[in-house]
Amino acid sequence: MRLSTLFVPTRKEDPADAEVISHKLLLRAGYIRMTARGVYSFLPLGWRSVRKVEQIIREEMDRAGAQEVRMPTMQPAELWQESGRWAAYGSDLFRFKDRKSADFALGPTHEEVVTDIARHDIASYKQLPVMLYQMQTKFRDEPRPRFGLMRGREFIMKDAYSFDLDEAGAKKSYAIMRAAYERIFSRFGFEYRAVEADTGNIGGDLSHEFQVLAETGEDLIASCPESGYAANVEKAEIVLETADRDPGAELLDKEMIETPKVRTIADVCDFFECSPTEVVKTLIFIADGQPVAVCMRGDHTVNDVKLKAYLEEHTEISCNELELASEEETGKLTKAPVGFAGPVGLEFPVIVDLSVKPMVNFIVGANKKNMHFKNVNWGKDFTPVGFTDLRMPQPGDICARSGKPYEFVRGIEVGHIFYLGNKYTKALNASLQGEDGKLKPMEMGCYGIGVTRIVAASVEQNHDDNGIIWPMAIAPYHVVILPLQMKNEDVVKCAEDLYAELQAAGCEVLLDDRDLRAGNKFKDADLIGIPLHVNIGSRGLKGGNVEFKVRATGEVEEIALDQIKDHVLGQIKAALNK
RNA sequence: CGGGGUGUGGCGCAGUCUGGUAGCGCGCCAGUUUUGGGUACUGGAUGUCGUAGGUUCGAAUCCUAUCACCCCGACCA
Repeated sequence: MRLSTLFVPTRKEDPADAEVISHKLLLRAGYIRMTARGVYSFLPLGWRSVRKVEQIIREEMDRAGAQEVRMPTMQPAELWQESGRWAAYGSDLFRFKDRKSADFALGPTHEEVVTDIARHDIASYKQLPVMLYQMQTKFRDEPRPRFGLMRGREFIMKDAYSFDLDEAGAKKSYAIMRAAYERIFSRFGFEYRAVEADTGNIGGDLSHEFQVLAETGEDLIASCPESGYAANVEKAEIVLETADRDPGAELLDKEMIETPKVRTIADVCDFFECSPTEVVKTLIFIADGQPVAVCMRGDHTVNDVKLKAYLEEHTEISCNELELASEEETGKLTKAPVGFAGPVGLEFPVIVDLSVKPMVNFIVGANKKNMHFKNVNWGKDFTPVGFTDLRMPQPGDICARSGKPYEFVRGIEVGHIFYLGNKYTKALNASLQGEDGKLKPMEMGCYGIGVTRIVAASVEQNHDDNGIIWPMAIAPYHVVILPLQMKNEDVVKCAEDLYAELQAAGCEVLLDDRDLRAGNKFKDADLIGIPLHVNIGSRGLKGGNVEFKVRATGEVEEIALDQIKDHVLGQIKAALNK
């Protein structure tokens, strides 16, 4: 392709409304443009990279025995009502009506549709396992799309679904997919971790996330260098506080103290000249409309995944949706502005984190404006409905497997695999007879990869001050030829010849035939991140040489004109086979 | 949804406080110049100042409403 005709609107300056590096560079380098909030158009280079990503995934899915299909973007409400998710999915689901007022959704995921296909057309266990996948545009009306391609409302996902007769078969399918995922993310050249994860709304009880390590990642991963165990912090198992309250401790009488404008834990610590570990914070949650208070040590954060699990397993409180109470709700429920909530005198259940259990004479909000209590003790001043582990692991926490401290790193979730069990096959009645003649719902797994997110994640992990540095596998073109003096006929001819030769050899090559100064060409070539550059200038040509530059390292080599073609082809081949 | 911020030629911004002829840099067009890390110069085109109301002799500027985008939080296979 000639740069004189390629539509690549590059910009010198960072766009004003982009924050993270991948968003800035993909805009600047002319890969994407925003069409609406969280909705992007892919320009020619961007679309080529997307298709590269799709192709690698496709190859590995096929190799794993999955078969490509294409399910519809628009899905009838009936299927979602059958699975129960029409109500449960909430406002993330884009909904619309057809001309007859029938309800539809733009698919955020395809468990319902694929299960519908499976129940009609998988007739016997002898056909199993069946693994289907697709490349699909997904729609999720995210409350907060951000960071360009990282979290959009419309994005491309590869989603795969496996059907097996029993758990053993499903777990085998899961293992096959997991191995395929490892190959895929290696081929993209990612530094990544497969981590244990919470299964969230999609259900099931076995799940791994594939996290590309990057500081801008939205997820926090706890990993143990000792045991090799790694998990999303929401899921990471830590050594729990087991200490009980010292039976000999003197439980003082609580005392109300006026604490004007003392709202945050930091304020409280300043005011009382104490450490956050001596303060108990009280958070008000709403579980399906019902208030619940949670007491945590001042330096800890609530893990709502754990809270939800506890409520479901150990209380009568139903908890399809769990959210932190709004400022207004908190105000009503505690009869005090936010910042003064405490467990004393609340008329709804109070659940206490295990690490509060050994604490005595601690400080809490008094549920009264500008007031805190000191010397509060559980059992004496309030009665918890239970103690349980509710906290998010944090630096200093110990891995439950090795007894060594966790390391914490940030990650971008680019893939997520789930063993689903029969959640959907049961709801949609996708059952088969086994060898024993008994009818049972099939066992399912689902496996996602964020295709467009991978493009962003790759830029996050591979860039420098001059722009993007694509790994060969994702680069829209492998090599760019830069004739440095367009007025010099020898230079132009040499560039044209090499361009033709490389094209003939099947190479994905760009020729910067624009009548621009060398500096402009260098800047653009660096910005758009083509892995290999061939600079052809009058200077080198006198000695029969051209320059070969590797974008990633910046290394420049003089190569004889008659060897450059083979050199380029060899480098590309080596990079792709890595 | 709560909090904060920003909307001014294609892009990046100043001007708004204190109302009085809409500016700068980049880009674009024409030309000269230069030619291996975003050349220099000359000339030129491009704006209902996000939108709608209001106040005023007069509004980018003040007031009200509304929309869009960005950030933090809530949320999130």
